[in-house]
Amino acid sequence: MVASAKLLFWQRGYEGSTLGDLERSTGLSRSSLYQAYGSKEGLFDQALEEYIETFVSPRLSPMERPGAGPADIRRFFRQLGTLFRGGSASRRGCLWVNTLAEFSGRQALVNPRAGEYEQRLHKAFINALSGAPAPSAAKGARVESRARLLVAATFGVWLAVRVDPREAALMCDAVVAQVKSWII
Amino acid sequence: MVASAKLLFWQRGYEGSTLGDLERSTGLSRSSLYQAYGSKEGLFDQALEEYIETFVSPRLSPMERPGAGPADIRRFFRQLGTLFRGGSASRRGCLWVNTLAEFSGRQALVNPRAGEYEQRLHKAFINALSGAPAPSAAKGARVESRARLLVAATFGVWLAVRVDPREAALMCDAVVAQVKSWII
DNA sequence: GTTGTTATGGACTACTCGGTACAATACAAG
DNA sequence: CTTGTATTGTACCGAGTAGTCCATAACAAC
Repeated sequence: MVASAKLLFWQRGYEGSTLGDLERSTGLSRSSLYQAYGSKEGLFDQALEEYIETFVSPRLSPMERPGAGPADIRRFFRQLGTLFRGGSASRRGCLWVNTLAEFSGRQALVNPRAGEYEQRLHKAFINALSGAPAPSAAKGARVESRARLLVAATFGVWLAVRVDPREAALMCDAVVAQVKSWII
Repeated sequence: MVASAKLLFWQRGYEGSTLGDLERSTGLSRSSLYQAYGSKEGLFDQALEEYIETFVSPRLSPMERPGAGPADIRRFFRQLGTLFRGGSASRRGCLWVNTLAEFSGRQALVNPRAGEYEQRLHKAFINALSGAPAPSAAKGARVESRARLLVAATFGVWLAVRVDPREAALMCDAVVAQVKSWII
């Protein structure tokens, strides 16, 4: 049920998904939806949570492991690249990034969770970057800087894929090349 | 008139700006707006055009000049950084990027112009990157790759600024540092 | 079968949206 | 002042929105 709603929110956005659509997509009637989730926003929260659990976390966790290294970052972006190249499903982008873009200007809903994604990405990249040669104290600033560049690139890639998936895939390649050049 | 509408679209988005808001912000009545611009979409087009002319082009043109170099890229991102650090106006982000995010999933309106921004950025970065040491033919691929990374970073930075301007400013610093490292 | 409880469908409310129609206005020309 | 022509304010329209209400339906326990 929540998975179908997730799909709908994913490709049409929050405001773009009407209750009629949600009824149709989930198969539940309006009263059932309100009985189960309280509001459209409540359903969206559940859908976003499910999305993070099933789509985001599996891709991020390799970089969040204790022994992670730059190879995991390269794998992350290579994975995104192949995702973008295969199928038109990638035009939906990333539900979390889409949500960020849809609501960041306005109030509530995601604002508490808005910065969460940014922070999680940042920490993951830092973890995977410092695992590489030796996390020297002086190089800490450089790691932070590179992590921020990667966060920006991730955001940008997820935005670009909704405009032109092929170009976004090339962007992923570019990130991979850059990360590779950091190692040597 | 169109400038006030631009401001409104900029901070509230297209769907978030109602005709009532537009009347209030421009001072014109509904009939006058429809007399002058034909539709809400027509007004938006004009506003976006004005935005590109007054906000985007001045920042991009140094990198689009024939003699442009990586220093212009650093200046570009340093300029964004200081913009993000000063004032809360930066929370609006970039009207063009916002528009991209708002409509990329759906039909019409910007789809013809959607990829335009991406291409313009890409070309500008390529121009400024190849001007640096010597545009060797073999290094052309590397220039393309780096330009794509910069496009992704630009998108990401403009998205991030709407969530957390301070963090976005640090991202700009990170891009500047990376570009600087390419020179040496 | 008869209850008590929960889930469900569908009509309905109150509201907002972009867009239009039209009458009143402002204003120029003579 | 009297026309003819734009321009404007306002009331209105139809469509679409999230959310509510209530009578029915399904189903459990006994």
